[in-house]
Amino acid sequence: MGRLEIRPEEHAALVDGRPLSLTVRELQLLVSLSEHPQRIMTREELFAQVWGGAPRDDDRSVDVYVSRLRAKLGDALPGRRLIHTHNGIGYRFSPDG
Amino acid sequence: MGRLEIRPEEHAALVDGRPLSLTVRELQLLVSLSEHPQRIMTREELFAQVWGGAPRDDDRSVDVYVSRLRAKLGDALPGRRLIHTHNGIGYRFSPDG
DNA sequence: CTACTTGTGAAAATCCTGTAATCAGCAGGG
DNA sequence: CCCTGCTGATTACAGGATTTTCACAAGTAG
Repeated sequence: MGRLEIRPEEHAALVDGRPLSLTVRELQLLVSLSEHPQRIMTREELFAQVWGGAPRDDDRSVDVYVSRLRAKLGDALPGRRLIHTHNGIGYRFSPDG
Repeated sequence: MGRLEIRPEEHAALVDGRPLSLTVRELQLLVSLSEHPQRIMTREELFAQVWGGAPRDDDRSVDVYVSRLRAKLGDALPGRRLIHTHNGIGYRFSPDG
């Protein structure tokens, strides 16, 4: 998967062998996204997998953690956009930019 | 259906496995068209399926979204014309150019 | 106490939508 | 030919909706 490795069992995500310092939630979200590459996942799906249950109507947790994840991934892999927004639906993980 | 796959349940349209970034309306329109391949669909039919109800007399929403859809499909599949105009009637979706 | 994480609220930025306006092509009449 | 009227194609735009980002309070652990 290029320069990014995700090892859920080891609670780690590596870029060029160097571990990213992700929080538990951030890692859970990254794992959930990366388990379904190129597939558009709704907020509801992501919330269910990371937080469990259904989000409140106005819950923005997924968005906030996507933003935090992007910031850290962006630092480690400048110029690559791995998480794409699909307006009105959710997010999609794409291993190749 | 060649290189184009449409998966309404997943909110996605794929070209060679890569999702197009369509808006909700654009995807709805593409789904409506592709559900009746080779059949000429009137503006009224398309409007009813995508927007619901009947269009105003001078409504051009369908035309505008067909144009936007063509632009994005044209980027992803250069040289192919999937949506054909039938003057005075409506539009027709043809999976093979 | 300090450092860090988490979820929430809200402002800022961005994108989508529908309408109107403009542009282009074509056929018919003069 | 040239004009005119008709149809569709494309662009522009304003309002609204959605997403992104920041700040903060509360919680946890060392």
